[in-house]
Amino acid sequence: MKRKITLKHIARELEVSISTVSKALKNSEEISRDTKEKVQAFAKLYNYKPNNVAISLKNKRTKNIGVIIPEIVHHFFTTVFRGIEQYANQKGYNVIVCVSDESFDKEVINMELLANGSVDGFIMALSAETQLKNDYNHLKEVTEQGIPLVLFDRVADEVVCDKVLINDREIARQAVNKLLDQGRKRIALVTTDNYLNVSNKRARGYFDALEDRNRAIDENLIIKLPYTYLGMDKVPIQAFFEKEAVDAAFCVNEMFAVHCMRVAQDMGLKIPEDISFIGFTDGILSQYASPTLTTVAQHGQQMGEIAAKMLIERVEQENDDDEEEVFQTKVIEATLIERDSTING
Amino acid sequence: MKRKITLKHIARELEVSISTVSKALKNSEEISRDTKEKVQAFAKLYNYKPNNVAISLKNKRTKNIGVIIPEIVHHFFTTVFRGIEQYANQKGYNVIVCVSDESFDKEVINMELLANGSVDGFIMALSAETQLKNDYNHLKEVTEQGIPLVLFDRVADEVVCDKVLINDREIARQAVNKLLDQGRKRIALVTTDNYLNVSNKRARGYFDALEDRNRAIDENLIIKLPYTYLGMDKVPIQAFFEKEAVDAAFCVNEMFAVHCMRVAQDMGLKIPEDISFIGFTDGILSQYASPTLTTVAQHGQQMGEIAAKMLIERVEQENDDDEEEVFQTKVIEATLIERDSTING
DNA sequence: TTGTAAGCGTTATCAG
DNA sequence: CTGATAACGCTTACAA
Repeated sequence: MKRKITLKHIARELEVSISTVSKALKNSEEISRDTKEKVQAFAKLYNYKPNNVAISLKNKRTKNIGVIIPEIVHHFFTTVFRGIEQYANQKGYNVIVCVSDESFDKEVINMELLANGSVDGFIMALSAETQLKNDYNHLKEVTEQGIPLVLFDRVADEVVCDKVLINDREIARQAVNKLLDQGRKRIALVTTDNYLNVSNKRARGYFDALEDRNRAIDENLIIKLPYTYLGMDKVPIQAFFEKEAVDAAFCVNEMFAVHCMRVAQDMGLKIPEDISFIGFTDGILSQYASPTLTTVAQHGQQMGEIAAKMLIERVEQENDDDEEEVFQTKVIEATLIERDSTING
Repeated sequence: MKRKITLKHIARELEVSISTVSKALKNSEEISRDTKEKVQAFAKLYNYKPNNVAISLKNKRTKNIGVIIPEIVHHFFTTVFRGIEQYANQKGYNVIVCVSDESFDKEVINMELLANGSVDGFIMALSAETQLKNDYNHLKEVTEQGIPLVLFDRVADEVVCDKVLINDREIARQAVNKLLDQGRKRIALVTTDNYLNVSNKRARGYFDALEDRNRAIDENLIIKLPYTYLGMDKVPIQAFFEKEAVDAAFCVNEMFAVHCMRVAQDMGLKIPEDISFIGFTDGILSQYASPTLTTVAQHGQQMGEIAAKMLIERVEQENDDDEEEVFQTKVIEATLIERDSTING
């Protein structure tokens, strides 16, 4: 087992000083060709690589970025993660991921852990519980320490930092308008139980679209499903569809949409003729569902890239301390992908 | 902006030595009650937290584990990651994730980067390209340096380290046997283009099952699809189903299975009456497909937990250097989850 | 009870 | 051209 070699070992072996070795490896002009060659040869032979931890300590830069997300077995978040990871890697950064599991406490703990020098900055989407509690002190503490933070998707106005979003409300409005254009009269809103920030925005877009046409909002057309999708009971949805004579449904995520499509099919309804569906999150489900689902693509990867770019720029800009910082909020345009669950045109 | 505070600051402020502060914060018996209280109060007030990097350097332990996986937007891998992350977190470790993107080079680069002191050990699944090249020098270098490594799912016999697997071959055999029990005569094997290690094992299980009954293996019943699922052409599959009069299909992943089911349905075949399907990977697709897909659950989360446990135990065991190490391979029993794409019973 | 000093591995400054 | 020294932040013998 050839243990990791350090500058000290090389210096001892070659009978030169540590600083000479350090400089020689950096090809410094100060060092003679002879010594440099000798040192470099030795270093290569023993596969010397500088210790990242020591360098981090010296530079007060870890080249790590911390990503805290509510859930990892989740198409949208992994997609964003992919964007972050790719961009960060290419810039020489590594990514430490923590999963908050939608829990406020875990979010706080993870954040504090990483804030103690392990990362140069954070990219995160707030947990549901955090949004519910409306408590952002852990974020404030971090930013006050001068650690850059970028929030994406699940953000909070109360937190002063860079943000990356999609135009949830506007795209929802467009989606619902599309349904209205096609002559749908009884458009259901299928949303989550306790309003998440994003579901909320999507719901607003739904209202906007109705208002655009001076349509009254019918509370009976709104159904709230538990956020935990699995083993969802079909009965209440079926009852809802029947009672309200629903002819289209706008769903705040793809699970809900696919599940509802199934219910509709079981009822003997034809999609999209009798009832149309639009979902959110362009994941595999949307692509493989039958019929394929018309859905809103959130461009997660792009979102991740932008978040990483914003963060790394912050991290690398010499933080001239008291200079007043200006934070940005970037809005990415979502795209409606039309498939077979709506009438094309 | 209240910058991060260090022992030195506290010491200066309280006019004691750094070591006194250090000890006081650790509640050392050596220090007087008075001093301890004073120091602890001050530390709490200014929210002192020891710098992880400095501690890592001192202890030669980072409390980070490196996870390298081929792909992150992937149900199985995220599931494993979840297990790793949960176990690791609970043991006070953080997880650095790198995505190899199925590329040998990226795998090597990422590994070398992290091996320079950033992590205490690795958990990984080999990239497709690595398995194809059969080049495992990067892994060997790491283990030779005494850095623990645990491989999961996509492993290689050539690498000497701990491993976590599922019984791919055996469960595949069972699955195919199930189809045979139901009287299926023309069972297709739907597999990947260039054999991945795991696809290979699953294919062997398929062969085993046929041999169990002294059935000849019909090469015409094997179809290889490109590993990149999207936009897959339906025509060749349809032609295959027709020409070979397939009455059941064993697919090495859920995408293939769902896609093939769609093709069969478009052909007017009834599932499971006319043709049955079994897939691998129990993801959302399997659950939401219609009909729901009978599939092999790989218990990714459990796999991740076990991998993390094995790794952390290695990391924490005092590595009495030359003591011969014995490596383990844990095999997790996969489970066949019966749904509507096969006949129940 | 408190403080000094060495060390973890590296880099940068300055002296020789 | 080379080397000693200090520093990054912390811990821990060992001295005082």
